Amino acid sequence: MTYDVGMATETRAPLTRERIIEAAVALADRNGVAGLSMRKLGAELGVEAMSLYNHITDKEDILDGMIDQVFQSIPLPDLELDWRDAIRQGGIGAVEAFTAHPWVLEVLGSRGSTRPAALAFMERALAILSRAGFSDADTHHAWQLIASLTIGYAFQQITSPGTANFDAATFGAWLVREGERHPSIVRLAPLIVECAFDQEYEFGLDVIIDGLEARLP
Amino acid sequence: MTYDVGMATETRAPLTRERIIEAAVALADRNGVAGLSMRKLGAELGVEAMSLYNHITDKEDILDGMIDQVFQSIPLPDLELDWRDAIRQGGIGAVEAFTAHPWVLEVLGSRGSTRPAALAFMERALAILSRAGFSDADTHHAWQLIASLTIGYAFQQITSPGTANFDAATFGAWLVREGERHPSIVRLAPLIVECAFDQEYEFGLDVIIDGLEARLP
DNA sequence: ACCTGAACACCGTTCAAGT
DNA sequence: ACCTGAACACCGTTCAAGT
Repeated sequence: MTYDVGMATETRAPLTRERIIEAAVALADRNGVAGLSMRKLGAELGVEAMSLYNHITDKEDILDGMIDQVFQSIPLPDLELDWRDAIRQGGIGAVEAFTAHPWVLEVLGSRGSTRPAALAFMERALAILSRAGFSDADTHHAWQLIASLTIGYAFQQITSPGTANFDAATFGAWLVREGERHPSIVRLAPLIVECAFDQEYEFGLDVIIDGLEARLP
Repeated sequence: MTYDVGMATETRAPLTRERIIEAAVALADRNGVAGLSMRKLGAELGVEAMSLYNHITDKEDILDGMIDQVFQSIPLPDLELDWRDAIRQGGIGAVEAFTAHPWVLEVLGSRGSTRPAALAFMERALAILSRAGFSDADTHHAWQLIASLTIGYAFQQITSPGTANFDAATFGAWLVREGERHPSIVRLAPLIVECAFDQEYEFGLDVIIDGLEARLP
């Protein structure tokens, strides 16, 4: 949709809402949302912070756009697929998007999203469940359950050992001081540290899918 | 643990780490974490912002303390209970704490917690599952599953319609514009808006507990 | 030992002024 | 129409100075 004359576009492409949001996502991926400021974002785009306000209304507007872009990046599962496969595909795509952009749940937690991409994703999930034969009430239960599981696993993953959000020093000190009184954590520590979240998610999703299937008429 | 002479303690009790964190929780409950600043927190305690640094090291230190206080407020389920009841009790307590302090997941999402109360809660959950007869590997799977579900439901609840995080105006405008193309959302809207999250959580938890039980030796 | 005022390097945002 | 510099009201944090 953008014209590209094929030269020198990297030095000064025209500023647009889209370019601003793309740059904001890239900056947040690198530095976290806490490191995303209007001034830094401007610098990233070769412009003063104040110029951004010609294309967006607010920093909040940027955050909403960033969330929407992440949801847009999740492939919508095919309606023709078996519902179990479709749900698995959608869920795995969502977890991938949420963990690829570890700031997104943090931002979502303080704003939610009523933007088009998030709602389109929800629409697809509800449609898949309805077509599978669930009643409206059960479709709603199933959506809440699957969405919660998906958000929860992604949340666990972005704060797990090995990520920037995990404070290994504090945990190590605690382990030395309190290990004796917390034998289960000590015993399971290797499993916790080497947790393969993708497999955990699929394990959990299968438990849920089996449980839901039993409710189909 | 604190002496109380029974008079005038409300005007100028001695500043302590504990009092600072309590005031910070109260302030965040009222205004969200975004509205929690060192200057406002000082004012709340009748003191300049800089005085706080005599008792805490950082704003981050305060945030860690706040998270820990929320986890401390969750009753640890009794080890002697049937494991299903114990898990239900712990999970429901966690959801209550996370929704009573809607900022806590937001903060947790950017920091995790390796503090005593969160770890003590995890220890109890692992111990309950181990005593129920799960192998170490299954105890770990079950923990990840239950913790994810719990965090996810609380997350959904704090961003649901009717909360401060839900942008009803944007949603309404979208509905008018896009409703036609999103029939499932339109049809299920009443269920979504009037969602009873407590019941949803217990529904989901039961699906999971049943699924896990089938794996017991 | 604890509190404070002034200061520093940052924020988001407005607005008049430039082109 | 878009960009900018200066300014405003905020941030977290440091540090020398007070008691």
